[in-house]
Amino acid sequence: MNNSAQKPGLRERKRRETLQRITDTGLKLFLSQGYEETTLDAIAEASGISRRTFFYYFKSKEEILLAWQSGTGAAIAAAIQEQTADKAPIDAVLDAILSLASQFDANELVAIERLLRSTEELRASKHAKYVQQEGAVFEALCAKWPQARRRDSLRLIAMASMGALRLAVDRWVEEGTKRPLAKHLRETFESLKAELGRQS
Amino acid sequence: MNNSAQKPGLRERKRRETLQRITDTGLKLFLSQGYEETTLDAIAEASGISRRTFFYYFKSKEEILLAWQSGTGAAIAAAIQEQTADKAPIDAVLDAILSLASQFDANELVAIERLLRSTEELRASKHAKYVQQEGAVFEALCAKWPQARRRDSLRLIAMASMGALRLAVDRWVEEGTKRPLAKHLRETFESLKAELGRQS
DNA sequence: AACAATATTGCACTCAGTGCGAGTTTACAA
DNA sequence: TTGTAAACTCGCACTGAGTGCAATATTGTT
Repeated sequence: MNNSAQKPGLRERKRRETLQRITDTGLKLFLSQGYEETTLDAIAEASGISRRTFFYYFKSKEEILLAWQSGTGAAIAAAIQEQTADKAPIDAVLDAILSLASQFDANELVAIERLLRSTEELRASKHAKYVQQEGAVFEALCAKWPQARRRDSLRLIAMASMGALRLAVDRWVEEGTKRPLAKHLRETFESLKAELGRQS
Repeated sequence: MNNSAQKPGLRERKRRETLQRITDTGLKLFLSQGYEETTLDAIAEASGISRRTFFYYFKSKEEILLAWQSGTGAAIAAAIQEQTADKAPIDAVLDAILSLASQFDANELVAIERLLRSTEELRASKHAKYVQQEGAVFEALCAKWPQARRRDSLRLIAMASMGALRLAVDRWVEEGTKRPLAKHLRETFESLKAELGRQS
């Protein structure tokens, strides 16, 4: 019954607002007090909802942070689809990532990235996220190059690409985000391509 | 009285025994009841220790499982050091892994591997472990080939190797461990090398 | 207005993990 | 042998994440 075409819907609007309010205040509190030091009670209260309601929107505390980059895997996959098919897969991935990179707020991203390094639990979640994205990239590549003689090739490219992405973000954050992320991405992918085209 | 050369030590022996008893009974309970369904109280009681003492040996529940492959990162690094320097880095990593693979009990390994897939938390920890191992491999490679013109090359090899390891283990487990892990490792590394030597 | 679906909340509960402190066992040396 | 420091064990009380349940409120539909 509900046409997903056009319907702002009061309910849906409220939902998005609440969702946004939780992630906003959650991030703010994490940044000011630290992740583990911030309780769900504090987040719920600051968000104007009950503790119980929080779990209606998120299924865990760490999801607040992961939500910021929630659609990333699918977004990269979609961006890959939009790339022209004449370029090499590895370039398609890079260009797809670059096309998304501009949409993110750098300060926000680096803040989240730093939080994700603050505890073992969050670090682990971050890496799991990369693996999930690797899977999404791999499928997107398979969809775009279905005739690829060896899917292993695309699997490798997906792995290496996500590795490069991880490396680029790491360096970007460690360097204090002086140079733009896009620069790091280009550099890292450049040397990746150089190594890929070399005989070991 | 005690020779300073070798000291079994009653204390140290007890410690190892207790450690082993906890991991053994923990694994057994996880396998029979599931990871989340097994409480620390149950593990402690079955291990003949108090709940509080458990936390003297492990700092979290998941550490019981991670302990089984605790030294893996360092072990791979050490095995890389022992490889002859005439082979390519990627082959050194493969051979290092192969030299270790035989030391593990296949049934035990696959059981643990399956448990590590059973919950999101454990999956994340597993991936974090791979990243940690990647770092260890990278450092080992840097130590063995210090003159490498580009460290990026070794970084890539470390990333790709661990990716191949992950892939090989995945397929091995998914195939129901019919063929030996070494076979999968060789195959996966083989196609990895083939792709590395190809112009994208 | 009636009715269904979705959203909000409180309460009580389980369980992982920590801080503290007291008691026990082992190592080691006077 | 005895004393003692260090390592180990344990109980207790506590915090905080996450869940099940069931009651109430809000929104969408007819």
